[in-house]
Order: sequence, then structure tokens, then C-alpha cells
Amino acid sequence: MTPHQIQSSIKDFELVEKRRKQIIKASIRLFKEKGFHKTTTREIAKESGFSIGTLYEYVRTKEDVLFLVYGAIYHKVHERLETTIDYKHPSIENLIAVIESYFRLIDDMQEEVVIMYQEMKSLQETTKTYVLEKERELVGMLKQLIRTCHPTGMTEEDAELIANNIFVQGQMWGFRRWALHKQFTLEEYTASQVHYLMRALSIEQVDSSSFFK
Amino acid sequence: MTPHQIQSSIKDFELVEKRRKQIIKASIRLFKEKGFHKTTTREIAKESGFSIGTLYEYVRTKEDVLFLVYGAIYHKVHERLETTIDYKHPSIENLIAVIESYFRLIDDMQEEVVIMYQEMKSLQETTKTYVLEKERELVGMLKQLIRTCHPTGMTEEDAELIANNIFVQGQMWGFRRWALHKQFTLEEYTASQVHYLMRALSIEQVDSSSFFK
Amino acid sequence: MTPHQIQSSIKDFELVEKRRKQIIKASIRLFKEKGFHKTTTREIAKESGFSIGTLYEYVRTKEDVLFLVYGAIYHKVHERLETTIDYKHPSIENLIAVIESYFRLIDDMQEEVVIMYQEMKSLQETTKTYVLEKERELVGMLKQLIRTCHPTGMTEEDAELIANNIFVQGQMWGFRRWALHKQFTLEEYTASQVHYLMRALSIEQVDSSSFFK
Amino acid sequence: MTPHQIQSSIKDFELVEKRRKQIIKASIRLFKEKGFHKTTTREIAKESGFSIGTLYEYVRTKEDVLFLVYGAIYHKVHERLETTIDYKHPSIENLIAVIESYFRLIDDMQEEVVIMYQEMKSLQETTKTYVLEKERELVGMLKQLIRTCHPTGMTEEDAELIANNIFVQGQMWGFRRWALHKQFTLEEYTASQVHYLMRALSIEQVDSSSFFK
DNA sequence: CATGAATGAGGGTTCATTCAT
DNA sequence: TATGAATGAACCCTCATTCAT
Repeated sequence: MTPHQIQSSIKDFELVEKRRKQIIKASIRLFKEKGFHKTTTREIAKESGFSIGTLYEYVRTKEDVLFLVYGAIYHKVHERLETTIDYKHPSIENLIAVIESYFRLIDDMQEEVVIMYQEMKSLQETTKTYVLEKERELVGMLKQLIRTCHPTGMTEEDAELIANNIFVQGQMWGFRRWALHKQFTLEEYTASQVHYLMRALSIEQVDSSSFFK
Repeated sequence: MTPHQIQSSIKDFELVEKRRKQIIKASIRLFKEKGFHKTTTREIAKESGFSIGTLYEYVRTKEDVLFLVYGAIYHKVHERLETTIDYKHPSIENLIAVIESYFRLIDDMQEEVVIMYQEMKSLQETTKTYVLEKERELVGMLKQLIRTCHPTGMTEEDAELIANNIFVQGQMWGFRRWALHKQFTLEEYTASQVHYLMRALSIEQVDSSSFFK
Repeated sequence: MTPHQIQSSIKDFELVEKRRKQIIKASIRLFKEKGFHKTTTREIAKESGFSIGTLYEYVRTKEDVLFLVYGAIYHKVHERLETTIDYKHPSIENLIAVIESYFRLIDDMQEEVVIMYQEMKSLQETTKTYVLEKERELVGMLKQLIRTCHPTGMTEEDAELIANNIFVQGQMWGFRRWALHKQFTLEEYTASQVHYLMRALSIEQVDSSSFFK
Repeated sequence: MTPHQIQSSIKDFELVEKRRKQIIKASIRLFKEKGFHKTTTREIAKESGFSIGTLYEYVRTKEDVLFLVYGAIYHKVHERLETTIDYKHPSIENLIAVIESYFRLIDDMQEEVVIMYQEMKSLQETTKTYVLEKERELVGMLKQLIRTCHPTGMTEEDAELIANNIFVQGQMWGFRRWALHKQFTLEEYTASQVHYLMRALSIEQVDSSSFFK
């Protein structure tokens, strides 16, 4: 199941898209503030700019709303990775660029990241499966890049671990900002993590990024 | 505010302790299964072995229960770090031992970790403050060890980052097990993370741990 | 008020008739299956072959639909009695023929009968009045026939009672089929009821009907 | 499933009985007036004399309430038949007495009878099965009496038919009172139906009942 | 101290009806 | 005439919390 398959009684496809965007935007705003459970469907409807009845024309259940939000977040991340990864000429430089770009995206979406981690238990099995699938896909993209760009090659497992580390370090910036933001700007955080990553990968750090000189 | 300050109408302090232990145990079992929100106070009372009325003699609100659970979890982690860290003779070997020990604890408490991440938004401000305080304390312990054991010294910031990384990598083992457990045993995971950490810290890996040879 | 007086915003009378026939047909199908209350206006519109908006061009409220259905059912029964009753030469034979014919109609309309009995409470006062009026009219037709065909005459009350009995026995075949259809075919049921009726009326049963020999 | 098996979260069995009696009484009052569907659970609670929350301590769903009502009605009828039927000395006189007694009961419970017929479609399969089962049982009691008391014996089918007729004629007095009560008192109605029944059974009417002389 | 019956605010969802296009 | 998106009152049910026993 994907977010696009959520049933709606509205026939006009473009309208569905438009309204769902409204719903997603409103929901993120609300979920950030109060969490999924404490947000009522009425609030979602109101913040979306229409009535409760209308909300339920575009969504079957409250959980659908959460699913829509997940879908939107993953879509954003996927898009970002997709456009930044240089599949044709994988390189350490590209890996670094991808990390920077990914961290910057997370910085923009800080709260969304928090939502993702907090509400997974609220999903039913089918939707949870989809979400995990999506996560795996994203991590897979990083992993692939790591393997192909590493000069001496890496085992599947090592690449998996590093990819997960990078992925989570990105999210960390979102969900542990109370711990990190006092000491780091985004740029510093990124630079440091990249720095340690390069060392971990035993790669001579080059001046590839604008952050190092 | 600390968990011990939660008000109870019962005078007998030991009884309070005993009952709260029952509550915590029961709650963790239930929260693991269905999450905090979908668990009812009635269920908590029943699983704890007494009536709903009695539950409310030892706790003022449902949130208190969550707070009690958080307190118990932090206590466990704190205790573990406390007993493993060798304050008198900090060393890389000790750091590795601490990491191993911490990861092993997380492995035992996998679900508890999930609970922590999922329900923070449910906490009210005062309790949330306490929880973050506690986290900072735990990360601080790691940070301190890292700084003191590093041969050439580290900046405050670098130590903070590394400590956070380690802390989160531990939790990762709990909340991303669907991604990691297929490829790694706990031992492999620990070994790999330690391996990369050592490289990141530019430390010649020694056979200090039972996991390396 | 009669079903024909239900207001419609459409001017074209023939179109109104046509659309209402569609509505009635669709509604009966749906009411049979799920009852009036559990059938939604949207479903009625869809099953009728047009949009919800269109439905409301031909009907003012959901209750109007029910009223339309009642009207159609009564019309059918009325028509049947009308064409079978021999007003000019009332006779026991004709009474029997009418009963047979009526029972056969009920057999065809089993579910419609059920609908009638189950949803009367849903009607508002004005429509309920109409429905009861209609019932009285139908029973009156039977009653008239009974009085005129009885050799020795009957009191008003006795005829009323017998007419009601016959009327209800017909409906019984519809709404108690779970009890009756196991033991009787329609023919057997009719024959038996007629048989006992004749005895009750102290009439020597003749071979008037195809069912007796 | 029987009404007694409806789950309740209340442990005190006697209290459950008491509260359910209140619910049944209140519900009958309301269902009579507005029908099952137009009666809200809040109204039931209020009329029962307690809060909506309390209602749901004694009943799981609104349908349970309907089921409780059915159960109560059947219980009454069953009890009446049970105490009136003379199993040891079945006789025409006893049959007549039973009919009189049954009709009188129906007269007392007129509205309840209406409820029964109108809301069956609202029952889910399991409860519907129970209800039909109960009906069969009641009709079966009448049938048995008819067979055993008839001087020359009757076929199974004939007894079934007559029993159903009697049963439905009783109910008729309840649900067609708009048609019958103008012309008959209960006593007259009973007398007439018994009169025709005796003729139908070819039994010389005796002065067995107080209604004939 | 323990019990569990009672409470009622509030939540998710439905659906008859309207009205601009 | 026909459409279908929009509306919001109202429904059923849950569950944290209280309090008399």
C-alpha cells in the first residue's frame, strides 16, 4: 500500500492531490506541536481550511492522515537523495555532498523527523510495512553510494552499518536538537560528522567541501 | 521533579516502592505491546495485579506512570554506566568495555528504548525537562570518559559529538532492529561500531576486547 | 399526501416518473439487503444510476424515498386485488381466487413486505397516515368481498376480522418465511389457509380451486 | 448467545441484573416512542437514570440493548405460556385459556410487540439466530398443545399452521391496533378469534370460557 | 489501604442535505 | 438537468479519573 492508494470518495484527481497537500501541511504543523494522538481530526480539518466532513472525503481514517504525512516525508528525502547522488561518477566527493545535502534537508524538516519516530507504533501492520520498506530503500541508496565510491571496496555489512549510521546521524540532528544545537551549527555538525566518517573510512580528507579548508 | 516525588496518598514508603515496581513492570510489558496511548489505565492496574482504584493511590495521572517508566529505564542505564566506567583509570580499553556493556544493556532493554522515543511528546513540560536532563547526564558520563581517555585530548565539542553518536548507536540497535538484526548479531554490531569509532578517533585498534582478534 | 405529491424541482413530469421508478427499484433492492436505516442516500443514488445531486432533484428527503417505496408496493397490491375481485358476481370461488392471487403476489414481493413492516416507525406522521389509510383501503376491499360473497351474511365486525386475518396471513408468508417455508410450499400454505378459512366460515369446501381435488 | 451472556465489566451480578432491568424498561419506553434507530444511547442512559458511561458498563454496544429487550419480551411470553399450558391434561379448554392468556399478555405488551417486528433487521446474525430460535420455541409450545388437545389428532403441518396463525393473531392485536381497536375490545377480539378457530378445528364450541355464554 | 461502580468530556466517524458549476 | 464537493450536526463509544464503601 502506498499513500496514493488511500481511497477517497472524490473523483477529481487533481483536487485530491491539492487537498491532501493541505492536509499534510496542516497535520505536520499540528503533530509537531502536540503529537499525533493529541491532535484531533477536527483540528486537522480546521487547520487544513475545511470542515470535518470534507476531511473525511479525502481520507478514510485518522491513521490515513499519518500515512499521508509519512509518505510526504519519505518522498522529500528520496527526491533529495535522488537528485544529489551521482550514479554515473560515484566519488567520495559526491558522498560528502550527499551527506551535506541530506543533513540540510533534515534541518529543514526537523520536526517532521520527530513525528516519524514518535508515531510508528500508531500505524497498523500494512502501513508499517510500507514505511519500513521506504526506510530500507533510502538507506539502500546511501549504502550503494558508499560501496561504489570507496577506493578499496567494502563488505555489504560494513556499508550497511555506515549507511545506517549516516542516516541516523541525520535524524539525530532533528530529534536530539536540544542536545546538539547548543554546541553546533548545522555546518559544524555536518563537518564534524563528515570528518569522523572520513577517518573511519580511512580516507585522506580532501578539501572537497566548502566546509573544510 | 523526579519520579520519587510523584505524590501518593499512601504513607507506607516501602509499600509505595513495591507497588510502583509492579506498575512499572506491568506498564513496560503493555507499552511494548501496544504503546502508551493504546494502553488503558485499567489494563495497567490489572496487569499490575490490583484494582484501578489502587493504581490511583500510587499515581496521580496516567502520565505519572510513563514518568515512572522513564525513571526506571534511566536508572538502569545510569547504574550500568556507573558500574562500568573506571573513573580512576580511564582508558580506551575501559571506553570499549563501557560501550560493549551499554550496547548489551540496550539489547536487553530493546523495547524500553522504543518506548522512550515514542512517547516523549506525551510528557508535559516539567517531566520532559527531567527526562532531557537525565539524558544529558548519561551522555555527559560518556563524554567525560572519552575526553579523559583520549591520548591526545579532544575538544569539548568533539567529545560531545562522539558521545552522542555512541549513545544513539546504542539506541539504534533497539529502534532499528528491523534493519540491523538481519545482518548483525549484537557482537558483530558492537565490534563494527567500536572498530569504526577507533579509526575515527585515530586509535590503533588493540586486542583489548574479546570481540577482536 | 400521496407519493405523487412529493415535490420535485424537475418540471418534466415523465422524467420525474421515470427517475422515481429507478429510485424505487434501486431502493427496494437495497432496503431488502440492509434495511432502510443502513442504506445511505449515496447508495440509493448510485444504484439508481445517477448522482446524489440528481437524487435530490426528484425527492426532498430520504423519507420521501421510503414513501415512494410504500406507494409502489401498495399500488401493486391494490392493482392485483382490483383486477381479481369480481365486483359484479362476488362468490366464494372468487374470494378463494383472490386469496390465491394475493398470496402469490406476496410470494413475489416477499422482501417488500418485510420492508413495510420494519420501517413504519421511520415515517413521519403525515406519511404514516397515508400508509395506514392505504392499508385500510386494501383490507376494506377484502372485507367487502367477504360480506357480499358470504351466503348467510356476516356482521361488519366479523368481516373485518376475517379480512384482517387473511391480509395478515398473506404477509405472514412473507415475514415468517423462516418458520413456514420449511414445511409448506406456497401452494400448500394457500390451500391450508383457505381450507381452514372455509371451515371457519362454515362453508362446504368445493373443488373451486385448482389446488383441491 | 443469550442475553445473559452479554458481557459487562461490572462484577456484582445482582447489580448487573438490576441495572439491566432499568435499561430494558427505559429502552422499551423510548423504542416505543421513536424506534430503535432514532433513540440515542445517551437517551437510553438518561432514561435509565444514569450516565452514558455507566450504560456502557452494562452493555457493549447499542445492539446489546436491543438484544436485552428481545430477551425480556420472549422471557415474558415464555413464562406466560409455561404457566398457563396444562401439560398434564391438555384440552380444548386449556388451549382456549392459553390463547386468552396470551392475547391478554400481548395487550399488556402491545408496544413491545411492535418493537420486535420493526428492528429485527438491526440485529447481527448471531443475535438474529437466537431470536428466531426463541420464536420457534414459543410457537412450538402452542403447536404441541394443539396436537395433544385435538380430539381426532392433527398432522404436524396443520398444527404448525394453526400455531403460527394463533401466534400472529396475537401479535396482530399489537401491531395492527389502529385497524382493530376501533371495532373490538380485547375480549371481543379474543372471543371472535377463538370462535373461528374452534370452527376451523371443527370443534363444537363449549361454554368453556368466560367470554361465551 | 483497597475496591470497583460511576462519571462525562471528548474522540473518531458518518451521512443527509445543499449549492455552485 | 445533472453533478459532486462541501458541510456540520449528531452518533456511538472510550477511558482517565473520582469517591463512597
